[in-house]
Amino acid sequence: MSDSRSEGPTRREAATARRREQILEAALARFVENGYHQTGVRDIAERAGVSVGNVYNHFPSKHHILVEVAELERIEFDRFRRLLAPSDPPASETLHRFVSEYVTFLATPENLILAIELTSEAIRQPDIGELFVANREGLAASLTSVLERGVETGELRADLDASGTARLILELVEGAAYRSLLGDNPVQRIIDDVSGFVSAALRKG
Amino acid sequence: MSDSRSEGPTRREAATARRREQILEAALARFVENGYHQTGVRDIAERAGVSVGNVYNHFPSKHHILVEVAELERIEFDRFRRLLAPSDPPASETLHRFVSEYVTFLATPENLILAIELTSEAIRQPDIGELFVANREGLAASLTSVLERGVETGELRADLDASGTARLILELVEGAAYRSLLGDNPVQRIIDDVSGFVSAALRKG
DNA sequence: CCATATTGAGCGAACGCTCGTTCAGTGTAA
DNA sequence: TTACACTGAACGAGCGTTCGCTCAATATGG
Repeated sequence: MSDSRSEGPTRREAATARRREQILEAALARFVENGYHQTGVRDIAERAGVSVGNVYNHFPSKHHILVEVAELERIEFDRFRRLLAPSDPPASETLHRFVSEYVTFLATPENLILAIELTSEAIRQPDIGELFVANREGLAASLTSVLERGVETGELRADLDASGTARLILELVEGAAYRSLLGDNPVQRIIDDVSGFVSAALRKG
Repeated sequence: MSDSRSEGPTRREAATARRREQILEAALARFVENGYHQTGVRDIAERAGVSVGNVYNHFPSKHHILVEVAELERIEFDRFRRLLAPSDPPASETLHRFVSEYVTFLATPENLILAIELTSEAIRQPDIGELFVANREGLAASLTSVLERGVETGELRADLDASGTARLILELVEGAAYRSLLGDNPVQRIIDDVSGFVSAALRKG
């Protein structure tokens, strides 16, 4: 009764949207648990508490589910972009905080495993690849402006290639996080290693 | 007639070994082309010019084929370990040569794709994971001694954590190479970026 | 040195399953 | 009454693996 007129979603539409999200979350969980190719649509349906057929009422194909899962990652990435947004503290401090947060994020197995799963799918599925690259580029762009700011204030090496360096830092963090998963190194050590390496590479000298 | 006595492999054994290698090479090619899970045993057999059944005369399972493919990678890695073996030139020069060669190797799509495929399988298949870690550790160890040598001769920062730094360098190279695949950046630029970043991080100051 | 027995590489149909996807039918909110 | 979320059986294709079989290369006994 309340909001059926004009805008607001009806009870039914709300329920539908909730179902969709349930399925998406179930898919995410299964992809992390068993990998994309090892996960069947039946697994997703079961985990979501829904029939196989109904999955196809909400998504046109298994592939599209993966695409939407990949889009979920972008939302996570926006958090890190906000962390890198223009602000007062010196660049090196912002940088350290970012490295710390990003490593911590990727050191959580489910986040890292999803990233690797997407990395691997991105090679052969163009739309996943594009999403993946776009995400990375956005993050790299934010990081680049932090570095540029650091160069301007004279805090960092003047001859720094901000854009290239930003990408290298991302790769450093991601690689280090992967190592922490397979070799289960403590997260704090990874953070310190990476931070130390990065600040050594960026300092004036 | 020649060597049937005592040791040497008979004609038959030689042919068998050759077939085995054919199948292995076919599998490698298919895994790179289409990915491990998207490749069927029939695809491997077809590419090798052999029947499905015969594949199972040479390998107990598809999984074991992957394991042997992963072992092939170690042979490649040995090449880089030799490059890092104790020698005369200054550490920074050895380092630069290594970075250059390793990036070039990984910038070849088939090498990188195989590495990613294995990375992704290593998460859920323990034996692949162990092989993978062992390979990386070996390379990291060789790189570590180069760095240690550089510290001893006073060429590199004295407070360097050689072991941790070695691993970071490897991750940097691998990450950068992956970026070159998805964004097709020129190899030489990647080499220069990485080399510059690394030498900045390691130099005294 | 020949005749014969043994081996195991090689084949491809077939097995039991799981896959992604479809669809006729049902119940319920609008 | 209409629209549609929802179900689950069914489909055809493909999966990894096994099977009974053939046949050339090898080992063995005379």
